[in-house]
Amino acid sequence: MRGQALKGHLDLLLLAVVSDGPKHGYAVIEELRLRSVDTFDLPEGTVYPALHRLEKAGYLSSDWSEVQGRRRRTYTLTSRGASALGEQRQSWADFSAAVNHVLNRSPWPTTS
Amino acid sequence: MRGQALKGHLDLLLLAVVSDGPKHGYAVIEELRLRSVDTFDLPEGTVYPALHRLEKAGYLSSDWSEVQGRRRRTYTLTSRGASALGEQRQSWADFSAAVNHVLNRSPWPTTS
DNA sequence: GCTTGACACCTAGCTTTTCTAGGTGTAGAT
DNA sequence: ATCTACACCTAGAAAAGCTAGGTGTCAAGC
Repeated sequence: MRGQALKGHLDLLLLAVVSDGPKHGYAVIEELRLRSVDTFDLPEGTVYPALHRLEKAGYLSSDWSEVQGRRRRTYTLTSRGASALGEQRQSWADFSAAVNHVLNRSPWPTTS
Repeated sequence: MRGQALKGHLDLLLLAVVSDGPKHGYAVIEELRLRSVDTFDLPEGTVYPALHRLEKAGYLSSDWSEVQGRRRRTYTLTSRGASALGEQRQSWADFSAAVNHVLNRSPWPTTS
């Protein structure tokens, strides 16, 4: 049971999921679990505050609605959020490439 | 530049570098910078405490020596460290695959 | 002689992120 | 009635990494 090492990359994941269409928090958690094949099964206490943080940062906006007696807060990616997502995708690509270089002992860019 | 998102993956990087042969702290920092092509240019305040932590955890052992008037603490991977490295390599593989699945909208393992 | 920069180590405390551990409430099934 | 899934929330703990200092050696340049 392990999945608590997403440190620093949570924002990227959340923005990516919401970028495919507005979603409410609970749905974001489900989608993340589905797409990662259970690797990312995040507690609500992780996701809700993170969504609040992203909204505060201007990357997401939210609207309340009521569906079958349950209130939902649905998040939508803003344009600022879209550009942040682009940057963070690039950061992830750079970061993961660098880790792989370290693990594979090759300090050169993979030209392949 | 920027590359401060190695959160949670620092141990893996340090163990990997030391696994190629005993190294002292300063050399670890240099090696990491070289292999990552400057992506990981870590401050001493990050690396030294992390090495201490890894030694305390039994993953590294250290010996003091003196080279040209300068004292060095040289770290060696222990057998426990070697197995931890193996596990963390696997964790990294799983983690990065999961992130890529989320980013690429495919919840299935990349068979290609 | 003095200063600067690379080498080589260290720690205290700040900040941020993530998780734990609770809480509220609705709807539907047993 | 109770349980599970749905759907939201927050306070506080824990941990990681960074900032910003500190000590000391050696070699080069002024």
